[in-house]
Formats: sequence, structure tokens, C-alpha cells
Amino acid sequence: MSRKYRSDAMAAIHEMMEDLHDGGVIDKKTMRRFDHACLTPVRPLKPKEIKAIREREHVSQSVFANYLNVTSSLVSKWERGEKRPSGPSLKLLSLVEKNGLAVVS
Amino acid sequence: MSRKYRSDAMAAIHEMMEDLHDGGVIDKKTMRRFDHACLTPVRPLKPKEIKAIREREHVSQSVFANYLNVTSSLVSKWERGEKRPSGPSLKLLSLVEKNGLAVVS
DNA sequence: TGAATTGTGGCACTGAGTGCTATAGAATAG
DNA sequence: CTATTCTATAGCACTCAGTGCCACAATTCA
Repeated sequence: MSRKYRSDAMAAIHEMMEDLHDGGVIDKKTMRRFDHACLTPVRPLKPKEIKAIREREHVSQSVFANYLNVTSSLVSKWERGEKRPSGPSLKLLSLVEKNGLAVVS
Repeated sequence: MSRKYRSDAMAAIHEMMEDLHDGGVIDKKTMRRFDHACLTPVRPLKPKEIKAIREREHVSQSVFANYLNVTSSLVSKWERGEKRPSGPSLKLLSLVEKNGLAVVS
């Protein structure tokens, strides 16, 4: 419950910030700083970490790949260190790591 | 509220399915079919659609890029049709389109 | 037994994504 | 008013992520 509460609170704060921004109370610069500070940090993930995330979710590479909209071939390569996820892929993996597979359903 | 309720319900159902799977009640094949049917469909997005999504969230290309963990340069190219998002990027954009920027915070 | 799933492995290819720079207009600060 | 910052577009070169294909062995299920 605490996790859900936290994200709901964040969503509420965000909405408030957006309203303030729409009303011209705060500028985009402030908005930008705020957003940047709020984002879930995205750190590079090691092959074993990726495999650990997937196994914690009790899914095969194939199912995992479907959730992330990538090929199962790629998931295999991530976990063996043949390819390293970057940019959008890292973001998705970080989201799953923090919030579980449900957030990308 | 209805949106939150829906995702919570889905999360609960998923947990139940996982428990069933752990208990050996259902097999991985069934799990796979279930997951595939549950996923948010990811359709290719047109440049204008991407721009519409971002503007609906009241953020600049730069802020939007930070959320998705890509460069602002790339967001610009998406919106002008110079590059087309694919795989993980499309998944992220679809998530934002359906659930708002909060889900990738 | 036969059929399907899972994971590894390899190979070639395309283009997504990065990084840099420059530009111009709009907004903000001082 | 001026100086600075943010905004978005634009171009260019480059790397390697991601795709698609195949084959293989081990496992699981009908």
C-alpha cells in the first residue's frame, strides 16, 4: 500500500505543479528542475541484475520480452552481456525493477 | 479514480495468476497466453501523435526526453518524422499515452 | 512418441539513438 | 533595454542496439 500511496501522492503533486504552471505561477525552468529531481534514477544494469529482475517476476525471456516490446533474442543477449540496454530500454528495466512488471502492462 | 482502480485490479489478478503458477496450478504456456492477452497493445505512432502526447502532458521536448531517458534531439526527430520510435521507445510512449507521464516517474 | 517451450549461440543487417554544433525566436532575468 | 536562458529545428557523423533469421540442446507436455 505504501508504494501505491507514494505514487498517488506524486501524481497529485505533479498535477498541482502543472496547474501552477498553467496559471503562470511558475515558469518552465522551474518545472524542468522539478521534473528532473523527481525522476527515478536510471543506472546501467549488469547482465546478472537483468536476469534477477526477470526471474523475480517469474516469467520466461519470451514473456519478459513481450512486456518490454523487444525480441526474446535481445533479452537473452542482455542477460549474457552480449548487448547492453541503453536509453529507453534501461528506463523500462528500471521501472520494472522498482515497480514490478505490472507498471508496463 | 477509475483508471487507478483498473490497474490495481489488473495487478491483483496478475499476482493471483503468479500464485497459481507458483503452486503448479497453471503452466507457463497458459501464463504466456495470459500475459500476451493482457499487454497494452503497442501500435506505431505518427509524429503528430507523439507531439500531441507530449503537449497533453504540458512538458517541453527536453523534459519529455528526460522522462523517457532519451535525448531531446531524438524527441525532436520523432515529432518531425526524421526518426521513428521502435521497440522499447514505442512501449514507453504507449504507456505515457495510456497512463500519463506519472507512470514513468 | 511427437510437439512445443526455453535458453544459448551465431551472423548479417538496418536504422535508432547519441553527440555535437549552429541557428533563431521567445521568454525571463537584471 | 540588454543579457541570458530556454525552446525547437536542423544537419552531420558515428556507434551499436535491436531485429530477424537460423540451428541446437534440454525440458516439458500431450
